[in-house]
Amino acid sequence: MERAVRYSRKREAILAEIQGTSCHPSAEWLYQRLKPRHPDLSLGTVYRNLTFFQAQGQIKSVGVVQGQERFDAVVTPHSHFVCNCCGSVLDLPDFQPGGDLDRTVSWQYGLTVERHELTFYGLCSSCSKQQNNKEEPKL
Amino acid sequence: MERAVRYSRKREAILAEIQGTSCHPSAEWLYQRLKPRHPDLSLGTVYRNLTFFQAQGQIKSVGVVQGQERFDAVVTPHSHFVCNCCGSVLDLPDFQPGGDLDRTVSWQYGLTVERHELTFYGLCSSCSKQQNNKEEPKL
DNA sequence: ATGACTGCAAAGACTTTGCATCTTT
DNA sequence: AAAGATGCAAAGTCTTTGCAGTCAT
Repeated sequence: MERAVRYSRKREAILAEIQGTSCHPSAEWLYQRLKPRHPDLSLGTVYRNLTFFQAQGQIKSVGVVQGQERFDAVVTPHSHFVCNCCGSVLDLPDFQPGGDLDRTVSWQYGLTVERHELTFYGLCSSCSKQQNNKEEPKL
Repeated sequence: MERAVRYSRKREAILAEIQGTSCHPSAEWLYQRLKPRHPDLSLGTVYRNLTFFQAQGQIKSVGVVQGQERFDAVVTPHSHFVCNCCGSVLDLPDFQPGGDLDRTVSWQYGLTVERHELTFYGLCSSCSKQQNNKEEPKL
């Protein structure tokens, strides 16, 4: 039997928060952001709903940046840029490798390719400017 | 003053182990693999040397797969495939996106791009065959 | 002898989970 | 009332780190 899904005010708020930002938030970021308006929110609930939204295909993971998993409500294919210094994640909508790349790789290597991720790493413009300052970028 | 680097039997063994496998090992994998021949090896030493090798440019991180960071001794640009089921990581030497992609992105977005990663996700051939069995792939 | 490297264990950071309670239907 | 969703806190996993002892130079 299929498990029923019920409405929840917090679930709705969490999803809205992800969809309303372009910062590719982490669980902790969402928790801090929602806490003021949902004082009894728990971090566990954020994690549980992130897992839920992924299973539903409403969000996807962008990967782990500086120890924290980051999420994206834009589920259409696009590339990302990750700043090695401040950890910010940006969308790069124009840099999808062309064509049926997944299919080609599947065929050539005998794999079942479902998707791919193209991610650029470096310094964002803000960190580039301050580069001669204190902080060394994490490798 | 530049910090001196000294020889260490264990460091040598750890690097050799990474270079001698194509499995893109994790710290734990290396530890388990080296333990028999280095019974007093400590996991902390593995982690410290992985950080050291990265700083030296002798290895690079392939990213976090199923909660564990994975490393690669092949530091020339190439793509990877990650199995969502068993977590294995494969090299795909033939699928580097063409040309000066990093430079183009740098220029177009005003970022300092250092490198990029192209990673495919799906099921490896082994897991594809057993797909109708017990285990569901982790999303 | 100096200082780099290590083992060990504790601590840290992030995430998951068990259980009682609250909510939705 | 039934069962999903949550809060809370404990536990789990992976990684980092402090310190005393060891080893390379």
